[in-house]
Order: sequence, then C-alpha cells, then structure tokens
Amino acid sequence: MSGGVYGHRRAPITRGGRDDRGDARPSVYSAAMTREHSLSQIASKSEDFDRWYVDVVRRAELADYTPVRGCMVIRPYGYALWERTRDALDAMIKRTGHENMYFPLLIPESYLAKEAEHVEGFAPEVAWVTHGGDKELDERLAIRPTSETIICSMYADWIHSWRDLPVLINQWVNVCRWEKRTRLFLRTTEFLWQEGHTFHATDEEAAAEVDTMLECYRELAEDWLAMPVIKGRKTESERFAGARYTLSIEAMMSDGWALQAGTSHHLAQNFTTAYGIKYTDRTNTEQHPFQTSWGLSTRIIGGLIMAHGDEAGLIIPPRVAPIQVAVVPIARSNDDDAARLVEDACARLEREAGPDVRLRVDRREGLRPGDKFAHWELRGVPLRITVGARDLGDGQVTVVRRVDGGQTLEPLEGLGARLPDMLAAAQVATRARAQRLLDERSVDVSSLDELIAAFAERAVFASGPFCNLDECEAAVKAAVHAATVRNLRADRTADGAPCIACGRPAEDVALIARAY
RNA sequence: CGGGGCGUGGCGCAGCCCGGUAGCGCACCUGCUUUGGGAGCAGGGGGUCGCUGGUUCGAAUCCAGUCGCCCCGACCA
Repeated sequence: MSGGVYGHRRAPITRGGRDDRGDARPSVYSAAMTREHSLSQIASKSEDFDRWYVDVVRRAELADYTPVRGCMVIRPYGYALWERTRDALDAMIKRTGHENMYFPLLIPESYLAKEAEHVEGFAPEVAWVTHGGDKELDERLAIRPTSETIICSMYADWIHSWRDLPVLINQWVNVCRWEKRTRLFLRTTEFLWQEGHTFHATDEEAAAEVDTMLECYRELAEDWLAMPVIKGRKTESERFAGARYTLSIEAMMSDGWALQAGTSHHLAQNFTTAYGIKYTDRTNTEQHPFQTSWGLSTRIIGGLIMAHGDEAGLIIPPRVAPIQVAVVPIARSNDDDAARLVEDACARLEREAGPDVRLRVDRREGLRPGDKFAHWELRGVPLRITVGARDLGDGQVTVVRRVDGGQTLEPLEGLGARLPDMLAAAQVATRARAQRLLDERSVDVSSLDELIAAFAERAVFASGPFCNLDECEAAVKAAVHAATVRNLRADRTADGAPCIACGRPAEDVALIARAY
C-alpha cells in the first residue's frame, strides 16, 4: 500500500525499506508507519490483562487472526521483531558449533510411529495429509509437530562410525500442532521455531549439550529480550514425550504468570535405539549414539510483550527493537523557516545516527504530535526524540525513554553519536525493571499452607523444597488453582529440607507458578 | 471437547423482540485551517448484514442447519 512510506513528497531522504539511494543505514521496517489503528485505544492492562494482550498484538500490528482457525499472520512489525530475535539466537547456535539444514514438512506415519512414547504424546495434536490432489494416499503424512522422527530416520543411514560424531544440526521451520485453545503467539496451530538435534558418542557429552543450549536460551532471554528467567528441570509429567529429561527456562510475565520460553531435551538412546541408529566405536563395538533436541519458538515474542508492556502498549528492548528511535518533528506549517530548521535537524539526526541505530523520522503530515507520540509508544519504540522549533532555538531536542518515561533535553550537537549509549542504557533499564518485578513477586515457601498463602493475593513465583513424587506434584496442583510445578530450579538445592507436600527429605527446589 | 457470548463497510457498534431491501462513531479520500500529548470545518467513497436452506409478496430481522471467533473449564512450545 502507498501508506508504507510517508513524507514522500517533501522528505529529502528516502526512508525505510524502499531506500534506493544507497544509504548505508539498514532498512527499517516500513509498514509501521501505517496509520491503521493509530488512534485506537487498547484495553487497560491492569483491569483486563488478556484483552490488553490481544489489543496490543493487533493494534501494534504485530499479528492478526486469519480465516484459518488457530493460525495467525505475523505482520511486518511483528516479523521484524522475530527476525531480530531469531538472528541473535542463530548466531549463538552457530557459535556453539551447529549447522543449519532443512528437513521436509511431511512425515510418513510409519516414521512417526517408531518411538512409542513419542507418538503417543503427540498423537492428539498431529495434523494429517490424506490426499494428494483428489487421490487418497496409501500412507497418510503427518505435518511435522517436531522432527525427531524424520531426522532419526535419515541419520540412521548417515551415521556409521565414531568419526561421524558428534552431529550438531539445527533447523528454522514452521511446525503444526492441533491445539484446542489458541492464543496469538503463545499457542497457535502453526508456529515458527528452531529445533536443534544432536547425536553424541557419550551420555555425558549429550548432557553437556543440553546444558549448553539451555544457556543460549537464557542468554537470548536475558541479554537480548531483557527477560530474566529461571532455569530448571521439568517434572516427569511435563517431560518431552520420549526424552529422558527436559530442561526449561521459565520467565515471569507482568501479571505474575509463568511462560515456558525454551526447552532442551536429553533424549538418551530412546530414539536412536528405536530408529536403529548405530555406529562402530573405536573398539569395533556397535553402539547407539546419545541424542538431544532443543527448541525455541515465536511464543517468546508473546513473552516479550507480556513481560514488558504497560498501559500505553508495547515496550521493546533496544537490542531487538525493529525501530529503536522515533523522531517526531514539530513545526507550524505556516512557518517555513521553522519547518526548515526542524527538517534540517531531523535530517542531521538521520545522518549522524549511523548505520547501527535503527532510527525513523515520522514525517507523516496531518497528524498532530500527540498522535505520533501515542503511535510509537503503542509500538514500544525505546527512544523518542521530539524535534521542535522551540528547543532548537537553544540547539536542543527532547529525548523520552519509553521504558520509564524519563525525559531529558539534549543538545542536538553530537546526539547521533550518543544514541548507541542511550539505547544501551535503555536496554539495561528494561532488564532491571523486569528483574524488579520478578524479585517482588518471588517467595520461598516451606509448606502447602505457605504456598496457598503466597497465592492468596496475586500470582507469584513460589519456590520450595520438593521431593518430585507424582502425588506431591498433584498435591501442589490441588492446593492452588491453576498452579503447577514449572521446573526444579537449577540454581537451588533443598539439601534434605522437608518437601512442602509430604515432608520427606527433598533434594530439589520446585518453582511453582501459574503458567500460560 | 463441555458451559457462555458474538458474527452487520477497515475497526468498534446500533438496528433484530414488534419483518418492508441499512445506520452511527472512528478510520479512509479531497480541500482549507491547524501542529510542544491523540485537531476543526466542508465535501466524498465504501457494506446486502458469516454461510446454507426454509417461512413470507417481502428476511439483517423469524426458523433450522452450518462455519468461525472470543471468554470460562479438561490437553500443550
């Protein structure tokens, strides 16, 4: 649509993705300039969090519903956010020695069926292709819910010797899971993710891999998305179907609920045995390799929204923000001198911000500054620079930080060069704000009564000694509505303290929360 | 899958009970005036009412079915 680029009549510099002048600046997502919904209201976050979430996702143009049940379209602004996130993680995946490749979307039923627990676990949510054209297939094909089965089937032919190990691969793909209840980003029928798959000669090496990738997820969540997370091990009931154990990172949303933001599985030899993957070791003995898999999905975008957003809309940490700085010019249209002064200042900011700052001047005509402020606040842009004739008289502009509303007058001189530091500071502030939320809402409990009391007022992250028996997990669930054991914390040990449910000596500390 | 609600221009809704071929706000387009927190005036374009069938001279309105979405409960990245 023509609305993608504004100010096209008078703007001296072509902006956004249509830049054709060889400007070194990276193309900044262009469609965020659309006026669609720009004046619309969103529900109050404190009064109706769920509706606020949906409103923000749609009004900020991250995503929208489609004609297909449970499937969403990720719009350019939302996709840009995902791309930033994806690229950061992709770099970590490569840094840790993995290579990307691609396996097909369709998986023969017979392949899927070989690992009993796995197929049983996924059966309820697999979508099937039964026809090619108008001809019924001899064997129906699953649309991948995850790819362990097809990958094992193929690697059974490719792994023969200890020299072939380790295999360290990853793929960025869509997967499909027929969910009963869907939510934008958090749980959709089709979603995007990466799934890493590795094969190792030893159990210990696989275990180390599982830890390494969980650490990458922590780094992504905390250092890029500014979301503090709790690492830990899933209980038996939440373990991935077919895995020996599953590790997760759990993040706190600003309503106190937990979001599982990434998982890493030790598959031991469960799949390699079932799929007949064998190699000959140095002593000429046949072995099954040890395997891992790990995944992180577009769900984490939902987490980003719910972790940081406020009444005005999104708050995006600078490192992943599609647009980091929104510049709003303010000038009277009947004052040509002032308009020229303001435009010169804007152009100078664009020029001096440098290629590493994603800066956008909002030159849309016919909108008052208030509209533009609200527009960029809803979209969570970390910094806003107001360039007006009044401040410019003193050689200054106003800079407002989205995360805390902090406002300062800054000399225009050299501001472009100072932006990276200001963005870095905003990143830190966003992370600190989320950390404060987590700290304020975290409690230690030593009994079910204390657990119940902890949840009396609001949703929290409760931690307490836990023996990891099924009946104790059930007791926790029964004690507090919608609360579950999210994981057994990697950073804590109970050291024999009594389990909050049964009182027997416990080794682990459970993180208990209500979860999305 | 059970309970509740809703499908009417892009968005949000009214009209439906008491059938007579569609209305409001916002958005959109044009012009002028505005521009330091969501503008004003004037003019203009756009919908056949989720879908299918039925009742009727006539259906957005009544009936049946169907699809979809949202919210609340049992399964999940």
